[in-house]
Amino acid sequence: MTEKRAKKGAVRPYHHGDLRMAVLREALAIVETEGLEACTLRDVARRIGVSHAAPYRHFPDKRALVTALAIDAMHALGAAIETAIDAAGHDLRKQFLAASVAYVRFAREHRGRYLVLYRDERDVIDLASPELIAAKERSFGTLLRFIARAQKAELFPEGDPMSLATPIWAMHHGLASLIASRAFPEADDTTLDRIVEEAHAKLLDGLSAKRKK
Amino acid sequence: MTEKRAKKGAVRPYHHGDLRMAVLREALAIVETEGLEACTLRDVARRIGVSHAAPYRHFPDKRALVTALAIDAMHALGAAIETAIDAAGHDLRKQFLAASVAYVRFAREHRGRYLVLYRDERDVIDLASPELIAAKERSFGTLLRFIARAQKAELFPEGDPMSLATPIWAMHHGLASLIASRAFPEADDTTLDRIVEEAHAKLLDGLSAKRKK
DNA sequence: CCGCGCATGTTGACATCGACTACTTCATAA
DNA sequence: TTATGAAGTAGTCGATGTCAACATGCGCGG
Repeated sequence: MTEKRAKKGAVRPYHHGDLRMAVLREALAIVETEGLEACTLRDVARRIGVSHAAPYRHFPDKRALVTALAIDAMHALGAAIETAIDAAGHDLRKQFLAASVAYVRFAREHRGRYLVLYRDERDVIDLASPELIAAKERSFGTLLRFIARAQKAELFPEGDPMSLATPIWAMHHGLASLIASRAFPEADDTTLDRIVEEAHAKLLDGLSAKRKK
Repeated sequence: MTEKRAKKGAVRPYHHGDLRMAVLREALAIVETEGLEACTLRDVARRIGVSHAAPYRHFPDKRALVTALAIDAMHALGAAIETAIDAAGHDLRKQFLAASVAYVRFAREHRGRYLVLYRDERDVIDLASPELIAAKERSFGTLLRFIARAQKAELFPEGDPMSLATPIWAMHHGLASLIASRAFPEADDTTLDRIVEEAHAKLLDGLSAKRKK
């Protein structure tokens, strides 16, 4: 009867069973609600109900935990975008817009995780982590594949995909970052979606372009 | 004989003279060389040669110091952009490109300060600081004034300036952020300038546009 | 010219954090 | 059955942000 959690007795067993996952889950919750600064190894351990040193059996140091959070966030962001694209039908323009909205919406709805993604001080996150690099490349691959399709369909011009990927990535990260920075404090979700759509149109057609439609 | 620094004796006087400026200067140096995480009140005090509590006479807490750094950084960034515009002659397109390059170059050459600018966790920086808000609005005003001129000259279409300002701001912050994140690790300064110019062209003419020139 | 008030610095303390070490518990495999 | 090592605990260390109590000396009113 050494269950992870005896229903009645609630006697915590000496071993947690899956402390690694518990730490990740709890840390994620803190990051989402109070931000990365408030996410403390000791507090995570406290909330789970283990000793303050227990997490060290699963993460060599705090950077490793933050890195794991970033990897998870990157996967989640990539998945959100792919889901949005898949749900947008066959029209490339609609797919592109859906991806735009999904990207920024992720940053809005998962502010804490998004901010972790772009924390690149070496003291805080292990930028050299192979898993993190792989996660980033995986998401970047989604963008590159879209660009290839758009070039084939003549939505985008031929040429080095990177010279398209860079402004696309920059614009969306910029938008997400501005919104996460509360640069539009008064805006509700609908307004923010409209802002994204406007910016998306400018990106596609250029600042100089006249209104369409 | 209570000079700030007697040349021979080197007996530090009890009062520093301008500790506030010294703290700001030293903190800035640390932020630029080792990043914000490494910037510790105690270390700043140590380097200046005052006690660890002395800075508290000039900054109520660490947030206030970080906020002051952000205000300074915002002014410096705004000044760099205005200087670049002024030096670019009368051609609006050239002015716009010069501002683009100057923005991103600032982020590259003052990585630490730039990252402080966009640190918007409440535990770290006082986003409500009137001076910070004023500094931001001042720089944003530069952008809005440029947009007004560009609209008058029919470089940009008429309409709500914000729907132009948002993508411009987002694109540049995104570019700067990507570069500061070392997303282009191998690139030298010339390459980075070219990346910015390409992205700038895409922003102006649209992703869909064919090559010009 | 003097003395005193108050801004400025100092010392010492406290709570908290990340990290390490030595010890304990217990699941598993020989 | 047992012993081996992974997982968890307790205690400690140095560093940090912050505060309170105390020291210093600049500059102003007399």
